[in-house]
Amino acid sequence: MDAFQVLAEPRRRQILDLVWGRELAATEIASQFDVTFGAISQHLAVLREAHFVTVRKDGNRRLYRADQVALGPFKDVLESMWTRTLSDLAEQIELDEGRHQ
Amino acid sequence: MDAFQVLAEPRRRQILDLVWGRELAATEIASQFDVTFGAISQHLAVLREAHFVTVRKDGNRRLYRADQVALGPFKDVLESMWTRTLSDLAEQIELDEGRHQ
DNA sequence: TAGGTAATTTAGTGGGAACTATAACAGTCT
DNA sequence: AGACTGTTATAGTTCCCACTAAATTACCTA
Repeated sequence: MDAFQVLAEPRRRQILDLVWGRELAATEIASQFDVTFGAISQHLAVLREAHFVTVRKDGNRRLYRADQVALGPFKDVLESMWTRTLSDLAEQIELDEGRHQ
Repeated sequence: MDAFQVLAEPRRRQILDLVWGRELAATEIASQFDVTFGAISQHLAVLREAHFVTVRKDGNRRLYRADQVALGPFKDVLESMWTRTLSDLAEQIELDEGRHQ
C-alpha cells in the first residue's frame, strides 16, 4: 500500500499521533477509539507493513511507537497537523497519568 | 475531502506533477492517461475543491496549474517523490516542445 | 444560428478497504 | 495443565470512490 494511502486514513494518523513520542500497547491505543479492537489491530498491521511503527514485545503485550525516521518526509506535515496549544498538551499529560498508573 | 485523501490518489499526484511548474489544459493533462477524459475531469474537480490547483480560462480551454502555496506543507514531500535525473528532465522538455508548438 | 471543440456533470457499476464478529494464537499465572 | 489477558488473523458485510458512458454546458468560428 502506498505511503500516502496509509496516511490518508484519519484513524491511522490519530494512532501515529498517540504513539509519536512514546510507546503504547495495542489495548491502550484501541481504548482511545470507539471501534472494535480488531479494527485498530488491522490499522496497526497496515502501519507495521508500511514500517511506520516499530513494535517491541513486553511479556503479553506489544508496544507500538511511531518510526519517525521511516516517516521521513511526512514528519513535518504530520507534526504541523498535530500542533497543539500548551494548555492542550498539559491537559493530555494529566489525562494520561491518570490512566496509566 | 481531507487533504491527505486528495493526495492519496496516485493519479491526482501525477496530475499535480504534470502541472507543477507550468499551465496545461485539461485535454493535455488527460492525454497523458489511459482513462476517459471524464475521469480526469473529476480528478481536476477534486483538486480544484481542495484548492490544490488554479484555473485560468483561455478561450475555449481551462488552463490548470498546481498551487504550490496551497500545497504548502506537502510541497517537499511531493517534490522529493518526483525527483528526476537531469537527463529525464531534458527529455521531457524536448517532448513538451514538440507537442505544444 | 448552427456546428465543432473543450470541459463539466450525472447516473450507474465494480472493486477495494474499513468495519464487525469470531476464531485462532501467544504469553502469563496459579 | 487450565484459565485468563492481550493480540492477530479470517470471513463476511457495507460503504466509499474511481471509473465508464452519456447528457449537458461553455466558448469559438463560419
